[in-house]
Formats: sequence, C-alpha cells, structure tokens
Amino acid sequence: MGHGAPQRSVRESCRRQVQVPSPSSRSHTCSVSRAPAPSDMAHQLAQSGRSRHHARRSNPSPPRRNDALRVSLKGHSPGSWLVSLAARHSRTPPHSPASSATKFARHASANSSSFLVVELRMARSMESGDGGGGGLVVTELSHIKELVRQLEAHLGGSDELCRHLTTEIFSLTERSIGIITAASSSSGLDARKWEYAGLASPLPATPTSDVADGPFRSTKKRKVMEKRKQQVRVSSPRGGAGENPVDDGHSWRKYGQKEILGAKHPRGYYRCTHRHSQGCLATKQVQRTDEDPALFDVIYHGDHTCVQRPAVAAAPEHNPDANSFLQSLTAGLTVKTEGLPALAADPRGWSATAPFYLSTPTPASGCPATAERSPFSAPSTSENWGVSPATSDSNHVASYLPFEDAGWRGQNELLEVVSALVAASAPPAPAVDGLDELLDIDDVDIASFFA
DNA sequence: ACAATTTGACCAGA
DNA sequence: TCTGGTCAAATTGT
Repeated sequence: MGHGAPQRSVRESCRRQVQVPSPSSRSHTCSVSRAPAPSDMAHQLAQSGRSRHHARRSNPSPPRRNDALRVSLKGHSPGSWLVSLAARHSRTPPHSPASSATKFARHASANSSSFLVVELRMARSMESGDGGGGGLVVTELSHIKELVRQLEAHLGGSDELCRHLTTEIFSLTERSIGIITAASSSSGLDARKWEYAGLASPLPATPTSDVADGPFRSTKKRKVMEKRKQQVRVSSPRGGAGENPVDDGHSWRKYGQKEILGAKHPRGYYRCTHRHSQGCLATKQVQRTDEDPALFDVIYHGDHTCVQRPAVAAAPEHNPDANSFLQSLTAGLTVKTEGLPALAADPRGWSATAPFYLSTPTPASGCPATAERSPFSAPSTSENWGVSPATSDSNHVASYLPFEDAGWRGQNELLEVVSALVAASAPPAPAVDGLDELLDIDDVDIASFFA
C-alpha cells in the first residue's frame, strides 16, 4: 500500500538490467559473463537460501547447541514472572544446587537421563517496570548464575554435555541480565526494539508503533510503518543454520532483502502469500540478531486479513495451528495455552514465545512423527514448527522440538519433568495453568516482562 | 508452467 | 543525502 505499484515511473532500467555478481559474498546468481562450473555452482547453491531444501536433505543436522537446554523466562502474571532453568544431564544425575527461599531445585531422574530444574519465581513491582523490578530480577538472575556455577562444580568436569549445559545456562543468564540492565539503564525499554508481541511498551509509542488506525494517517511517518507492529525474537529451528526462524503459521513470500546499516546480517522482507489473492497486507521482517545468529528478530506489520486454512483442517483438534504443528513436528509436544493477561489484550493474542526444546519422545508408534528421520533433519516440515500467531485469538501454541539424542528416550521423561515443573510451580498468584503455562516459555525475552 | 527467491533499482521519509 | 522498504525482472526450483 505504501507506494502505488503503477507509480513506479520508469522501469526500463530494470528491464534491461543484467545480473552481475553481487558484491556481497552470498551472491550466487550466475553471472552473465561467467557460468560457474557445476561444482562451483553446487557450492554456491549449498550456501544459498534457494538451495536450502536440498541442503537440508543432504546435510544431517548436527546436534544443536540448544538441544539440551533452554533458559526460559516467562511472564507469569501481571505481577510476577517465572524463570525456569531446565538442564538435562544424561548419565550423571546432577545434584541439587543450594536451595534458597526463592529458588526451587528439583531433580527428576528417569532412565538414563536426569533433569535438574531450577525454578525461580519472583515478584516484580507492577508499576516500576523500568526500575525496581529490574534490579530485583538482575539480582535473582545473578543468583541463578551462581547456582549454575555450583551445579557445574557438582557435576564434575568429565562430562562434556554437563559442561556444555552449564555453560549455556550461564551465558544465557548473563545475556538476560545484560538485556535487563541495558533496557532499564536507558530510561526504560526501547519501545521500538522491544515491543514484543502483545506486551505493550511502557514508553510512548514511537512513530513506528502501532497506534495507527489505518495505513494512511499522519504525514510525517512512513506510510509503511503506520501499521501495527510487533516484534518477537525467535530462535532458528536449525540452530542458526536455517534462513528463517520458526514458522508462524502463515505463508510468507520474500520480496526483498536489505543490508541494514550497523547490522551484521541482512534483513529479509516478507509479505503474505495471499497479498494479491486476498489482499492481505501483512508483512514481516526477519533479521538475525547480531548477538546470536541463531536468534531472529521478527517484526510483523499489519494484520492478516487472509483466510488461511491449514492443510490439517480436517483434524479433530479445535486449534488448526496446533494440528499443523503436530503434524509437522516429527516428534514433539504441542501445547496450547491460554493467553497471558497482557497477551489477551492483543487481538492476535500470540506471544513472543520461542521454542523450548524439552525432550525427544521419538516413540516407535503412536505419534504421527516418523522415527526414521531425525527431528532436526525434517526438511519439509522443519519450517512448520514453532509458535503460531496465526489464528488463535486468545491462545497460542508453543511446540517443542525434541532432542536428537538416542539416549534420550522418553515421553515418560518429558512428562516427568513436566510434572516436576508443575509440582514445582504451584503459584500463589493467578495460577499457572499447569503444563501449559510452564511450557509456554519466552526465550530470554526478559525485557518484555518489564513492558 | 508455475511458484518462489534473488537482487538491483526505485521511492519516500528522516 | 542517506537509509530503509518495496518493486519487479531475472533466476532458480518444483
């Protein structure tokens, strides 16, 4: 809608444009003057987005570094939020870290795996989102950090995985602290940067914020940015190897890519596939974060007006997106949750939930998933897992990609851990809805909780 | 043949 | 003038 299509005055230059090798290294377009040798081409294609289907097929996905661990922070209620650290450890049961009033450690073991769940619940000030609460959170996160340190010591240095896990927890926690610190230090959060799904920023709406009623309004702002805007941070389903973050339940068509000043990674521009057929004006921008290439910042503009029926519409579940995920996941857990209070305010009601990898059920049967294929290698479906803002109004779906770990067998284990989490949670405040809430985890989206 | 992606050019806002 | 968002021809994949 921004600028009318016919407005493009002269397109002649485009018509006679010739493809030349892009200066950027990721250029893979065949130059008019030089046709790459097959091997050369294959190499280029292997690195290009275009060939990623093929590449995915031929490349058995290596174990992701997020396979075993997530640090998650979740909005719990308007007044409190929950931090869950779940570390999985195979073979050597971890010892519970020191307990404290605000920390709950639970050790659940089953078969060859063990879980250590450190749950930290803390209250935050409802009003002082840019100050006091942040300080408390930082303090508590620091405690977590210390706990992890202790845990690492207990686990001993022999187990590579343990070390990896603790390292991961540590770095994530540290990063979370950094986020909070940065956010609260500069007079609160950057509303533009951290306007996470459904969680309004405390700052006055920026020119690009969503208060616009329609595509055309004021004259000072870019027309494009007049629309509703939501930003989420999600991780890549392929541990950063993928070009796109989790699928959000909508079909998008890429229409542009741009190098952004000061950013390490280009920004991709997507619009709804049904833009022309149904006039859906929803767009999104996807960009890898500088800090962690496995994470994406996804900015959504505009609401979907298209009617999108998932292929699994015939499934009995009432949430089509959930079905979609269930089908697409090779073996996973999909949980539909009721929206958080803050989320409920959002018409779309979806959260900035990032995938939380918990376990690998990989049952021999009973699951639509196929056992012969690694969950991570699923080329045609890997795009489809993740969160779905798609259609749920007050619900959203969080799905959890399983580990790729032969030693990790068990839905049982998952359930056990989940049960542990549930048992551990029993919150005083507006109840955590059991598994739903606990599994509905925002991956290091701490800042949003101060919004 | 059709669909999707790539990529340089164009355009508008700052 | 710079930067970011979009367009659309060319290219590639299915």
